[in-house]
Amino acid sequence: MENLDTTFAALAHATRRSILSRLMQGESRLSDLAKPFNMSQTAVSKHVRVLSDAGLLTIEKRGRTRHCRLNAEPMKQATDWLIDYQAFWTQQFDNLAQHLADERE
Amino acid sequence: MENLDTTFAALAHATRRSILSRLMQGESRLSDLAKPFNMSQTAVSKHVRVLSDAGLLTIEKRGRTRHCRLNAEPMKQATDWLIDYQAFWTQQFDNLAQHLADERE
DNA sequence: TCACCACTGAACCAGATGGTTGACAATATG
DNA sequence: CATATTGTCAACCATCTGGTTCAGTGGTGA
Repeated sequence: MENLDTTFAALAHATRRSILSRLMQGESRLSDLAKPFNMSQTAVSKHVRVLSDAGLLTIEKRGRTRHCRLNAEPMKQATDWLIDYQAFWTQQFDNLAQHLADERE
Repeated sequence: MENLDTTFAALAHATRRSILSRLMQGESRLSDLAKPFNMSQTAVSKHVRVLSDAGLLTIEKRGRTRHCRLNAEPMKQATDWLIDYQAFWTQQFDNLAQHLADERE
């Protein structure tokens, strides 16, 4: 789908974020991806499906294995959306700085 | 809560993102927030609750009205997480550039 | 005081989510 | 061929989500 809803929803789960950061180090087979997690491979497969639907990774069928590769592009759109708020999360520091500056006078 | 799960989950809904961008223009009463949306005020109230639980806005009770104020700070953590992938979403352009460079030779 | 306004809470509902198990399909490998 | 590996699919389950309606609470203003 690759809209903001599905991107953010895909990122809203520690297991899936963990899968993505794993894929930063290079592509991985689905079975290898599943190993670190204390859940069935079917469950991991479902998470991978969610990430795939969100366009955050691509799956390549190779023999009997599936190879997953990171596709971070949708994250850019999510980041772009968030960046608009940058002024607001720095604001409180600015306010604090202003407050301290005022106090010194 | 203010962890990444709840932050991303809160952002994974167009109505809630819309509420947040509305609050960029300044604080707003809950009833005013609800007006643009084609749903009951109770529904909007629930969305505001989700945002409040995620720490993305604060609610101040003032007489019989509730006034919502943006608190973008949790977004910073979300952005920080996403920024790590910046190299990967530019990568495809780099690859393309490399491909074009290779072709010219 | 009385009526309205702003909002909350509870109950309900349909559908999504995150997990399980078990059966199956397809691809190696001995 | 026989068997193990890799993964999907279907069914099931509990819980969460996003919406509704209705009743109630408490503040405002005529």
